[in-house]
Amino acid sequence: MAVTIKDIAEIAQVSHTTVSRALRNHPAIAKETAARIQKIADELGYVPNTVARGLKTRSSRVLGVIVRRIDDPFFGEVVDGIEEALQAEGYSLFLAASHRDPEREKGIIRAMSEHRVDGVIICSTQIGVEQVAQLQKFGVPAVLVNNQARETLTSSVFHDDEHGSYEMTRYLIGLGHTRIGYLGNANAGKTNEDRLRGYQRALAEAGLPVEEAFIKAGPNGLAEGGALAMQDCLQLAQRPSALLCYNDMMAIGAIQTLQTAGFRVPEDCSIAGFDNISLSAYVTPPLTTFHQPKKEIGREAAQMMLRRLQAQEKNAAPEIKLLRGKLIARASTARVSNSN
Amino acid sequence: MAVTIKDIAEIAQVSHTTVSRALRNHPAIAKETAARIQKIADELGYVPNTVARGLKTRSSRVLGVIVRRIDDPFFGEVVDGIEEALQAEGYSLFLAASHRDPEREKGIIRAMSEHRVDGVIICSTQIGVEQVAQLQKFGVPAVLVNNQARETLTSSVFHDDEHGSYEMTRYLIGLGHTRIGYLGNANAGKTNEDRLRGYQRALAEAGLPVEEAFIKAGPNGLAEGGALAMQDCLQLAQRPSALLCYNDMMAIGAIQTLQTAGFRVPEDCSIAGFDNISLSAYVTPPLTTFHQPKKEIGREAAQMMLRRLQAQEKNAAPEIKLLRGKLIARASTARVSNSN
DNA sequence: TTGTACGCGTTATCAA
DNA sequence: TTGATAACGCGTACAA
Repeated sequence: MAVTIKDIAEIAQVSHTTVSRALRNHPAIAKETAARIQKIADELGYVPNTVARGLKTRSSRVLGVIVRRIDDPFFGEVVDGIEEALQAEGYSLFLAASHRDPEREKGIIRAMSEHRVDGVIICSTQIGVEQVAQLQKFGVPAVLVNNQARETLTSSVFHDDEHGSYEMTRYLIGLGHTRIGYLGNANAGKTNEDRLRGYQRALAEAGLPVEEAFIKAGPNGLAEGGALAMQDCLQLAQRPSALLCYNDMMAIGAIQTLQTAGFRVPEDCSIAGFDNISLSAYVTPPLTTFHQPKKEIGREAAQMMLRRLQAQEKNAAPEIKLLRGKLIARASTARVSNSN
Repeated sequence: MAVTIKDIAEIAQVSHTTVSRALRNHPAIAKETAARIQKIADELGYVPNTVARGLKTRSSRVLGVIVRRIDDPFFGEVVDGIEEALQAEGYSLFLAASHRDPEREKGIIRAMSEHRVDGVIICSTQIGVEQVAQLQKFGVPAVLVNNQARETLTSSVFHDDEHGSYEMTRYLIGLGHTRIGYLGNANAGKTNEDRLRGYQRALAEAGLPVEEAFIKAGPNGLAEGGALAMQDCLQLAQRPSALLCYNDMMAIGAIQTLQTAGFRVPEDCSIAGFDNISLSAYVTPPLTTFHQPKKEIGREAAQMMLRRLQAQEKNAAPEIKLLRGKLIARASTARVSNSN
């Protein structure tokens, strides 16, 4: 049976109230009393019961984090950043995977509410809106990361996707490409739109036409989705000489499809990814991509949540933070060749 | 303020005891009373407080999971399996990353003890032994996954690494290779030893000599470690025609080094990885590797823990489970060629 | 079938 | 500077 402050109180011949105070450095406790109690606590191997404390203080010092999958190459790093920031502040982390299943999401929100988490960080869900409402009804603050919904009614952290694809498109233009395509993800919402917009803006600014035929979309953001979109692309009579992909996995799928069809990357077609997942440096050819500062995004989300918890005013205006990444040039893109 | 069973009791004109029972389908409650109370609870949006419940029942229905890094390609999948099994049983999951820092590990163990988790699953640490002792002192059961320590004093789940590398080596022998090397990881303990042993056993059984010169080791299990070990290998006058690597990341590093040095994989040298991390299918050439059933390992660890929690006898003998994976043949290995 | 009274381990209020 | 007492929300032995 675990040691409690009452056990310590008995040995120290004081009240358990005094023990409670001594262990938390309450100012109104004599130094020597505190030291004596502290010593006894150490000897007994006392470990405070945060469950009981939470019941009284109405704060658990636990934050919930919801992701789609735990082994997601993107959000894995984000969660790493979250965890780092929370651990530094003495918070613990409940992690749960929704697997894009609304029922499961509900169950998770429910479980987290029952455990009285102090807040929830939701990483990229479509249906975040509804869940956030559920949480708000219960007074649990939420912070969203790269949320797909169009409206933004809660504190959120986003990567500046439009800026990213704008920069990437300019880079490809700088390499002499004029026929540049975009391989999107039909299953993503806001993110895909933002990336498409940045691409279009860069083309327009450079005086290049936005060819509708060069804008394709795969059914998902996996290698498979990239492969399908690429197959679509190969049907074109006049093909683009460079392609900007929704993300790295799609770029990898696109490259495989190209190579299988007998094309060389980047000689016959330049391919650019997005996100800079760690895998992207190890494929052949290594992927040119746009680095999202994933750990930083996670840290920022965690800190935003902690700030919210500090602020007493419950209904502060939602805070929105936009972070920018940087372009990483590798070998999957090259200057346009004559044959192109 | 959250709704409590007392609020419900007042409205339903019963005692909070009755509410408590009604909400948990206690047999000794009249059906209609239960239904009435349930309805009120729903209308009020009652969410039980598991913190208070845990204080009374001395069980939190929360399990702790410790990994080195959250975005680890291997343990990410293991945790996915753990989470799936726990979610199904209504358990929640505390996740923390140790980053191989003993101080941090201590802090994590401490935090988990304070939160009164029902058990802890530790994924691959060197110093697990000490932490397990700390937990046991506190009566918190632990389950280890692919633990690196040699002694096994707690319930553990392992992948049968010796079997894996034995199978892989036999596969290479079957392709006609006779000069087969092993690129190990000097930083791993038991796992590296087991894989080395399987390799040696397969060679011995086939009547092939175990050349000490063909056994190299990198300083870590990353691409960098594989690259360094490979550089070492390239110095040899007589080189192996096939290499078994400690894991996939080292194999990738080895391949890059070979390719940079002007060798072709698999024509000039076959390379085999281990683990089958998702990345391994996307590199060029796609990696022949040994698949560890990562999700299954996670599920098994979770279920083992749940069984332990069910069993009332605290000091049951530690349970040990060995899971086997399967060989995945891809394009990084080939039949030995004449020039070799 | 339902209710009373108490305890889980901690913090907070008030009084000494 | 310290202590007695109540409270947090829930579960349960015992009584009715």
